[in-house]
Amino acid sequence: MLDLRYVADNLDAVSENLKKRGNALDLGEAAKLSQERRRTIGETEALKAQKNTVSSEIARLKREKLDALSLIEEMKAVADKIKVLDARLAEIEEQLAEIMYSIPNLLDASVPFGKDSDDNPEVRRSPIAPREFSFLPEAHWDIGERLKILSPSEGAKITGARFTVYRGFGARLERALINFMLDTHTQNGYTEVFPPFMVNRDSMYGTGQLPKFEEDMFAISGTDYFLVPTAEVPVTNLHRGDILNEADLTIKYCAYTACFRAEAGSAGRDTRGLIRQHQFNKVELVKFARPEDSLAELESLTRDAEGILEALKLPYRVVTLCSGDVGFSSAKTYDLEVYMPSYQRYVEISSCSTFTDFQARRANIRYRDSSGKVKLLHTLNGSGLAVGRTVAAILENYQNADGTVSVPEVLQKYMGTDTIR
RNA sequence: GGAGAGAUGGCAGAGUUCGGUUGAAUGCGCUCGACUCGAAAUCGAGUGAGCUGGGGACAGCUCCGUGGGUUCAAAUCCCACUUUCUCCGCCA
Repeated sequence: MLDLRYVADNLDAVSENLKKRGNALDLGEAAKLSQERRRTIGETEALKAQKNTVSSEIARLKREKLDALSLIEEMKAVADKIKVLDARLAEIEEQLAEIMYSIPNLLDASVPFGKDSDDNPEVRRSPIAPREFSFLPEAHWDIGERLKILSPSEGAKITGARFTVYRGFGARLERALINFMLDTHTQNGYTEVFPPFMVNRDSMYGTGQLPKFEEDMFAISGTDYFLVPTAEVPVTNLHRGDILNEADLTIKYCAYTACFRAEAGSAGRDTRGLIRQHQFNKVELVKFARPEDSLAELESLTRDAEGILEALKLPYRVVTLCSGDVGFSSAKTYDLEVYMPSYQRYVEISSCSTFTDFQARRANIRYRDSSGKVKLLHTLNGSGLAVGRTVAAILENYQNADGTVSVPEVLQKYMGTDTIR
């Protein structure tokens, strides 16, 4: 959520910035409501001040056993007026909230202009280039079925489409990656967190999944809980409502969770393999930073995520999301894309963003600076990494002519083998 | 799932019986100052957040788990919910 005051005072600059995302928004209504809100607050507060003064006068009269009846009668009318104005104010604030919740974050000045993912400029590439195969490489879904380590049909049988059962070394590889990633990140100063896989509505609002993206979420019927679409939600909300100490910033967390996404609107896309599942595993990095550190922290967070791909010796590249491709809550995003031979292109495996104070304002996450002032902080997060896609990338990039798959060196101790056959 | 007891400021903890001078006693913590060569102890002063108005000093409003209600007036009364603890039941 943006700062209402800032929006109302800088209508042109804000709509100019939002226009780069490709969706024109009319902020006039918000500005109008904001004015009406302030005016109504002024009116009610004057009445409330009067009521408070007279009420203590009534208290005094009562104590002195004097007659207060006429004042009480008078205040009845004032109380009624206040009730009406308060109801009107609640109405205004509800409308205002609806508008404010629907406005995306302002883009950082460094975000390049562009229409969609085709316009995302490349920042850098891994030292390792995509491999030249001396044989016809298989897609990971074919490798998975042939080696009997991935079973989409069993997933479909016990649950449905876009669910996969991992078996044997497939299951072991998934687990090895989770452990390897967490081990690496904790060594880099991230505190490991293992949160619930379900969160309440307030948490979903806090990080911006609600109210706009409810149809992408799985809700638990009979409760007001949602399955987490990413660990970002529970981990960021760890500090919802908190005032943190500046000395404790930057706070760095890493967390493994399963992630659940309805993938509404993705029918027909990536139907084979592990790329787009309703349930997948992910290790997430989350930071709480001072505003002045946020861009630098985004760089280091991106590097930390890249470290996993580097250690796994996978070919990848980093792109900056252009203005038309940046997510709703983000001010700036780097995507890490791993080369996927089956797609013959780079495929997103991590998304690293700074949300500036957008989530912090919604979730009310603040810190006290050295002068004692309370300020909103900045939240950041990035995948480090999406585990299922990493399995897919390893299977495809490490496949051998004889049909086996080599195990990346750093994973061998976790796997207990150097080859999946 | 059943019964009972709680939820108050950074923490501990009064106040809730009998609604009014309580944004909230007291203690601890923290900040600044005094004392000291320095520190501890001691003494003094200060120490929540948000919103509205104002250039500012400041003034007003709101907040005692959350949301409603009663009342001129609610931390205090009523209702619902959430959550913590204790006991019972059930259970990996």
